[in-house]
Amino acid sequence: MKSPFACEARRGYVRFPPLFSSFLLFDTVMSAGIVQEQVASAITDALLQAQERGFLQSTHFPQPIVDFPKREEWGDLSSSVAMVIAKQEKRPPLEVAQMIADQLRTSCTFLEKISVAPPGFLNFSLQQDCWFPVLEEIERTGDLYGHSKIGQGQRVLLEFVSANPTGPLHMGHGRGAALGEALARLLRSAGYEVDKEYYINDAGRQMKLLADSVYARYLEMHGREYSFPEDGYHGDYIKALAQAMDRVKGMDLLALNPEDARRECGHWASRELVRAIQEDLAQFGVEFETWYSEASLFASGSIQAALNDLEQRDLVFTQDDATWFRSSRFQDEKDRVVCKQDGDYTYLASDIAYHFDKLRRGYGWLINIWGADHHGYVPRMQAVIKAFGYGDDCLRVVLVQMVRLLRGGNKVEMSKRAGEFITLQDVVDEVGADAAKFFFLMRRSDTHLEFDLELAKKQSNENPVYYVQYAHARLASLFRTAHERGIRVSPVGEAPLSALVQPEEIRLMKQLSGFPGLLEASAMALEPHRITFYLLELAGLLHVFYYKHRVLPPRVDDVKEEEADGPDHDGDASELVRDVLSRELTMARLVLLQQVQTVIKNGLGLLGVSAPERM
RNA sequence: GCGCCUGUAGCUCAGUGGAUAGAGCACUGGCCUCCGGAGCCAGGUGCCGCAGGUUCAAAUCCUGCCAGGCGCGCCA
Repeated sequence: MKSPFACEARRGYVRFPPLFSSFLLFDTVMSAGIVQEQVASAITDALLQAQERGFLQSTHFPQPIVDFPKREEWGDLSSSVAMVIAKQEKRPPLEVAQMIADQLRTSCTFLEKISVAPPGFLNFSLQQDCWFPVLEEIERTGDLYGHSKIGQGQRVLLEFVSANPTGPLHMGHGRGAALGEALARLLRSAGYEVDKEYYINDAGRQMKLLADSVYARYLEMHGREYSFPEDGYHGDYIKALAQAMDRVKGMDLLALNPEDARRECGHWASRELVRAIQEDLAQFGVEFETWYSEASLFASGSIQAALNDLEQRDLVFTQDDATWFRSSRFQDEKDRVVCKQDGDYTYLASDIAYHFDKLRRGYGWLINIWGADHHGYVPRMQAVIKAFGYGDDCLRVVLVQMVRLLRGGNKVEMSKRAGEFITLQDVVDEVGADAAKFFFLMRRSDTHLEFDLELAKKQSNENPVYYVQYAHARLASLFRTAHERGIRVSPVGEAPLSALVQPEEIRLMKQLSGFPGLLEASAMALEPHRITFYLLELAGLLHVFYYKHRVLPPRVDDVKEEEADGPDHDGDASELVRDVLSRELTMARLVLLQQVQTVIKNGLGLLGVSAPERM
């Protein structure tokens, strides 16, 4: 197989000529697949040559952006570079584009057609074999196709879910969990070293309420007088906890004084609930490296230590019998209390100590995933980071909006007060972890999400999860059949790829080539939902291809039947199978589809969704 | 009152400086002798909430307004 840049592809990322690399490397986050990079590199060469010949005045050029054009008839790839540099050249964009096109025509051989379109686009048609290195790249890198090193091994602490251990996880937590898991995988794929952490809010008022609630139920069980706390937790799980406690402790608690008994109940309940949360998350396919206890911050004196640190720099002061953090020095709208008049710390005090600890553990980048109702808290937290001497880009807070649960288009009413709500576990039981995750990741995190249980369960093409998973299973089935018939899938390098000329085949290769760029962009934007959209597109392209073209030759029996039927029976159905299915074509298509399957699998893997061999 | 988020096709949502703004669903009608029909094809919709501004270029950036959601605690 011959290809204009097969050898670069084998080395991995295309290198720029050393001569030019010095100015190409700043302000660039090199993205995109090898084909886009190749074209970008050719444009850069052309710009420099044009400059040498006096056609361009500029001494510095931006990294040319090479994209897929919105319409296929405009070409395979396009660039807006002429419009970008038109200003510094003080010439009309069309003229600059024309000049670059002329230069490229003389210097670049693999661009089949270069055209210029208003207001200044450069459009390129590539020789079909330009896409073949993509297939080699996928085969060579396998599970790692699309991964990059832009993170340069930087350590990231990704904190998410972090629900109070006062009850089971609900849908909102599920969305956060799916997002966090996907982000961790995505950032790892981009070369970051990510740790996932769950911050257990096992201190403070909520825990006290939990303890009181369980204790009240315990007393109730034993027919004692009890007072259920105002704002206490009413769910049935509280009674279940009291009963479980009773099974272990029996009447023991009745002998204790109420204060100790309450404390005992609180410890017991929070431990049990944390364990239940861990189980729910494990079943959902979300695991954490660390479970960090808020209470441990109190026990170790970390809170006082962190506040002392700030106080030494006059960032903490006392007023009206309370202790304050000078967050207004760091663009927060006012100062905030960290220690109340009654001597208790506020939750901000714990968060100060917690985030101080995160930074001291050597993480260069902190990401917190929070419910959107906490957005007012963000400036305060940024102030904390800045107070410890770090830049505000050091902490990124991703806000997750609410989930509206539907069943067949009708809203599912939930009342937390009455203890009637659908938990994450309920949803996972009903629709499965894969569907739940995929649905959570189908929308940008800062928009409301409608989650229809009926749709998520449906085994039809209306259900996006199945649409993508089916594509993978369908290919798996194809390879099984090929194997049964003794048809081997050859390595890419040995396949007759030049047989791939159909538009549906080229489209697949183009889509595959865009995967690395997609991953980098999604990672930098912290937006895994882009991957779901990409996968839906890729699956769609596959299904179209698969409907229109055959891969394996008909069985011998079928051929005989066809011959028996005579040549004139094929009317309109013939266009579906009219390719002359040579041995080469079968081989080439198998190789192509193998890479499609790899990318679907990789993409689903980043979402934490399985890629089934059978469905 | 102040702040943040959202406003794009009937519905749910992509698109966040580039060309004629897209997809799925819903609706209608087609397509299985054949590698998985859990699939495919064909039909048409938009003052991109409104009004200004910046730009060669705005759904995208800035300002103001309107609507919805959420915050604004010595609660978490």
